[in-house]
Amino acid sequence: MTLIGFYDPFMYGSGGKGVDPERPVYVISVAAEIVAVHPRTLRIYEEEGLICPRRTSTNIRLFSENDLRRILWIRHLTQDRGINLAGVKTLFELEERLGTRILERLYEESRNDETEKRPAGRRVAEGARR
Amino acid sequence: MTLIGFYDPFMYGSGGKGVDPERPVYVISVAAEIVAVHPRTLRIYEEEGLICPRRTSTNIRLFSENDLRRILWIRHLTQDRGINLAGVKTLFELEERLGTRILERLYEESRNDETEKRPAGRRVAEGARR
DNA sequence: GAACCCTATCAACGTCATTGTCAAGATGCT
DNA sequence: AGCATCTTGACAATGACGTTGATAGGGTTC
Repeated sequence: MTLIGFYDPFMYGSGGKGVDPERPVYVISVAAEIVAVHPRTLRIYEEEGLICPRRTSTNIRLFSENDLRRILWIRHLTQDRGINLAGVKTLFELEERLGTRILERLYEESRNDETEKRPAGRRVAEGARR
Repeated sequence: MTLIGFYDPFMYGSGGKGVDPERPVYVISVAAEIVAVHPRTLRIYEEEGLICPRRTSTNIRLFSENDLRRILWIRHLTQDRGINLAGVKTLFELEERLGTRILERLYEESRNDETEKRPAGRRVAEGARR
């Protein structure tokens, strides 16, 4: 289930230690499994312009660690905060315009709210699990 | 249809010229008509914590000019940008936290996009008009 | 007393988010 | 070659969301 060849051993230890978080590594099935989301969902995120995974010369998506991080942000904003994709996109744009790490501030807030009161009363679709 | 008494003549010209934008003036039916929204919608906005109109001693909502301005912001973000109420709430919170006029920047952007490309692909409910 | 406000509830209607499938074709690995 | 996975595109099911609308019972304003 892995298309093992995509796991490039040279990725590790080539720079002495660290792994380049921008390096495109994960095929969509792997990425989807890591972030616990359906591959279809990741394709939608890309259609909406929320993520932009690189492609191989043969047009296959490859996700980097930063891509995964971004996906997890999307999941947090949509699932935990009930924000829809248009709102997420706006927040991303805003963060880029301002050059500030807005999102982290939001995350800290929601971490501090351990009293677990609903963020905006209503929630976004978290059904559709079958 | 007006509950005319709520229109306080003393509001005008009491300070020499300007009208206090914070002064609670409009009853919900009037406010709703001004911003072209159903009263039910305004009550929902209040339930969601997006607006906070003052109340008379007898518990009747009174909206100020600033309240109306805020409502128009909500309408812009939801109708033109497709952001849901949770997203709007987050943006408001963020603006308050940062002390910056984020929203105006967004509005300028959308004004500059005269090419009329859809903000996030999909749109929020703009149906339900009957 | 007529017209409006309050809260609360129920509902219709269309859109949104997510998951899922199916098709037909290209790619990667063994 | 053959199998698994990828690609795009379409279609659908499910539940939640946004908005408008109606109704009921009770208070407020004039």
